[in-house]
Amino acid sequence: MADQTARRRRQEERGRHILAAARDRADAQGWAAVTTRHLSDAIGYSQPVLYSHFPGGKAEIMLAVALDGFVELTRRCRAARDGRQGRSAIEAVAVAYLDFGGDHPAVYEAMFHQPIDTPFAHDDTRPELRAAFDVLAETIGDDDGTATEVFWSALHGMSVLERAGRMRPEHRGLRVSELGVRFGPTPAR
Amino acid sequence: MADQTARRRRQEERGRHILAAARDRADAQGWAAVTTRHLSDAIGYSQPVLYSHFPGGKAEIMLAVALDGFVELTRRCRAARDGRQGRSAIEAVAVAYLDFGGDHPAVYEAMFHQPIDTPFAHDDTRPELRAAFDVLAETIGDDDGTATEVFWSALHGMSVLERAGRMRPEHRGLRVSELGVRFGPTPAR
DNA sequence: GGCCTAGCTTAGCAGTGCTAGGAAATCTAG
DNA sequence: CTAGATTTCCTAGCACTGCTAAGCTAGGCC
Repeated sequence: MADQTARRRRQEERGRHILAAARDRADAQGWAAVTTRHLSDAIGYSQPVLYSHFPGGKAEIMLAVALDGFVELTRRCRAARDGRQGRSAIEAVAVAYLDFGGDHPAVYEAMFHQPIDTPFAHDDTRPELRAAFDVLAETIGDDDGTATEVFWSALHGMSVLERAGRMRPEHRGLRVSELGVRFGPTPAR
Repeated sequence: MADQTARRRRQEERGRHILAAARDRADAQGWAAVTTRHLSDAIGYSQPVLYSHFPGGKAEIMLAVALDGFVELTRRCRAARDGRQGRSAIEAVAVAYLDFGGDHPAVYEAMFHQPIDTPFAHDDTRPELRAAFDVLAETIGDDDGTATEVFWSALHGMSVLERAGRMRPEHRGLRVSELGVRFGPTPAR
């Protein structure tokens, strides 16, 4: 009985180990460098063990990394917004969002390159995604969802294009305040 | 002499053949389905022939497809904007941009997933990219480049997220007019 | 004729994700 | 403590990938 739970715990531990190894390697060298052989080496077991944890193979591992990523992204954005309002909140969230993409490029890639069904602004969306969407919606004070979709688009596009070397790095600050202006409350009304 | 040019022409013809085969297959089944074996089958030659045209292999082929894509995207956006101004122009360009991504998902992916050095708003950028950037800058009446970078970010993010199934498809029109509002000239001033 | 140079193909390498089959370790009884 | 059952794991290998070295074969040139 006690062994049962101990075994289960070790299994879960190993599952997390796999995900951590995949995430770290991917962030450092890209997803192409994350091979089943390397991954199994990293955890000290042979390849088939990976499939007992993630029957879907590499794709399922990437998906799991992606979902964890949404949780972390949400946490960071929420913390950044804490206590702020209006443009200040928008800019803080934007910076937090972009920083996350910079810190974990491969995790970010998995989060959006993977098809994870359902739109963000939907009722039956994975809770991890829904939570992330809600933070953005609250930040720009949108209850319909359309403005949030556009805001998210801008953030996502900027994140990707920054890392693809398509944006001028030294203009990051200008872009962020531009976001604050375009999506913030109109000052005179 | 005549043979020389005739041979050269056939070579170029075959090069275009390769690119067309790669583009079509990729748009239909994704880049993973574009293998050197299939590609060489499609053009009726063996694999090494591909490398005489594109020494860089698959990566160089994707890059060539991407650059062609920028030309086509620019053409479409310019045509859409033709004769329009302000919000109307922005919305028309946005629709053209998003439609391009929908029509050629894999080409679009190659255009942005590939690292093609240099930012858009730079002097020594590949002319294909620079031209595309300029169309967007003109559309929103930006001469600094920052607003254009943000506008492009929004378009790019929206394009990607639409195809990843993260945006509500039926709200496409709303998102486009939202773009017009956020990036258009302020009506009252 | 003999030679040389393109243009092309065959065959193969090292690496990928993934899996069938059997070995080994562990648990469950008698 | 032993014997059987079950879980856990590894070895070996498949089909596929991008890519390349080596050689074959046709054409032009002396």
